Amino acid sequence: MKTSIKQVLESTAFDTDFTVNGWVRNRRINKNLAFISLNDGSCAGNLQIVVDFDKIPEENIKGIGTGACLRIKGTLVKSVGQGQDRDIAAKEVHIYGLADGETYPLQPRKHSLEFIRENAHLRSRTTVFSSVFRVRHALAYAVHKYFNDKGFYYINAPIITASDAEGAGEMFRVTTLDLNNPARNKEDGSINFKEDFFGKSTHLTVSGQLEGELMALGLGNIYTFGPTFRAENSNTTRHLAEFWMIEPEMAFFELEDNMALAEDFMKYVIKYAVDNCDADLQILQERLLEEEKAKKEDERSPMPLLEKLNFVVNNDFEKVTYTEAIEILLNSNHYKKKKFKYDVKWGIDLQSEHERFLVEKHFKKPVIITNYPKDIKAFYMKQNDDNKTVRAMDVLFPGIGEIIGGSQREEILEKLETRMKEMNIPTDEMWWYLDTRRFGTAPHSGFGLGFERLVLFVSGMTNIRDVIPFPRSPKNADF
RNA sequence: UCCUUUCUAGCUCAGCUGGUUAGAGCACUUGACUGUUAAUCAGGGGGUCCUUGGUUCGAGCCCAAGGAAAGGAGCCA
Repeated sequence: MKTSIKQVLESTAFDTDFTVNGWVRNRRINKNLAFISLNDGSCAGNLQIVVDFDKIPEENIKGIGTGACLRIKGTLVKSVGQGQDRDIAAKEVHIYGLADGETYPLQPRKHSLEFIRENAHLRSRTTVFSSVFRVRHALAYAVHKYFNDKGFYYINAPIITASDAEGAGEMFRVTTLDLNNPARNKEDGSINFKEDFFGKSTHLTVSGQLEGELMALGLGNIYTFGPTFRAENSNTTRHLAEFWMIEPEMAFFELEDNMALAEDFMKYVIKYAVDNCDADLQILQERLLEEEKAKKEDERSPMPLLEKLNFVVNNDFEKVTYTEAIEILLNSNHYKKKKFKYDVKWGIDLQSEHERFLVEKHFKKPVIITNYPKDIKAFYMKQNDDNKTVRAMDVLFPGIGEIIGGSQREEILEKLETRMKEMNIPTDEMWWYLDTRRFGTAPHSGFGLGFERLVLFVSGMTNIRDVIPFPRSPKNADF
């Protein structure tokens, strides 16, 4: 087994020999000595290798620059220099591969995020992105651990679906038909999907929720954690065409239980990252501070990254109904001074500026808004007795906006069917979904969390394309 | 998709009112240097000025169309 640089940096076994592998982050060559900062991705820190030319000829490290991959055998010693407590005094340097400095894009200096994004295949070699991806891993692990420990079952919803009735957004078509010469219906010349692979029109999933409901109404508590796809032409720092969504679904859960779970869950996974990714979060906190220096003072975050994360973990989320939220907006000085671009009145869908005001200016903490007007929400949400609102909840986070959307589901067959007809959703195609209400229906609730938005919040990154290894967005499917 | 801004060396950027051979720092390369920390110092190589078309004696700079990127908005997770 190899020894990781993380193990060497944590070891107390001085004067013993180690063999480490890694990529050169930087190197400084003097007449008699060379210093190599080596990183293998096991942790944020670099290990300094000291090459003494009395012991290893200078020719042996010829051509080693940023990006080269090495295997080093050497002795762990206390560092004589200032910047670190330990070095490896090299006994043997093996070069796996050089990286030609004329053409290797990365340098031992600060690169713009934009530049690194355009070289996404090399992002894992950089300080900031390797930290982001270690944090991403920790969060994914925490998600599974949380649900497992609570007795939830992990369910894989299908990625290819025939259901196009969910209405969650534009979809990517899946087909094996020849695009240049597709099978057509004789009558009207339209595409004949009976000839397609599945014998019907299919798409990539936009949500695993409906399948999750089927599973929950039998298994009790389940969650999905998988890729979802939206063919929306969204060019923002918060949207991806391919993203990972976590969707728990619980039988015998009312909206209040759903809210409590969402809050507890968010606090748990954020705390897990804080407890397990300190070095990486320190790096990301520094990065964010650096980025915010360029901003105007009133646009900067009120607290540093780690303080913000601890604040979320240690404070209760604010809970208001949609109706109360509208009142708060209407009574705000911001509204009276006509600073909102979009008008506020009961019935509107809250705009980003409204959500930001509530979260960042008014409450200054995460907010859960409930009981939205039924006309701006999906067909499956449970209708309240007032006949105007549904048992929906959105969790809003500072800097991110909506991070979770969820609801109690309508479990009464007649009410659900009526609502589907009102919203032009074909009830016959959705017979399998309606069967859950037809046979042994039960109250149930669930929510969806965009995993990248969670990583965005915890890492303090500002563009969602920087928290997924290989981002898919309009005009971009490289790498 | 809409609005605003941007596109010059591998990277970050400068480039005057349209005028000779387009510059700097870093990176790379050669050399110097007794432990460096984005090492330092000295020399050298490196350009499809996003693309296409136009105006002009002359375009990196002006005009038009297109492309891409960033930020904001919409849609949402």
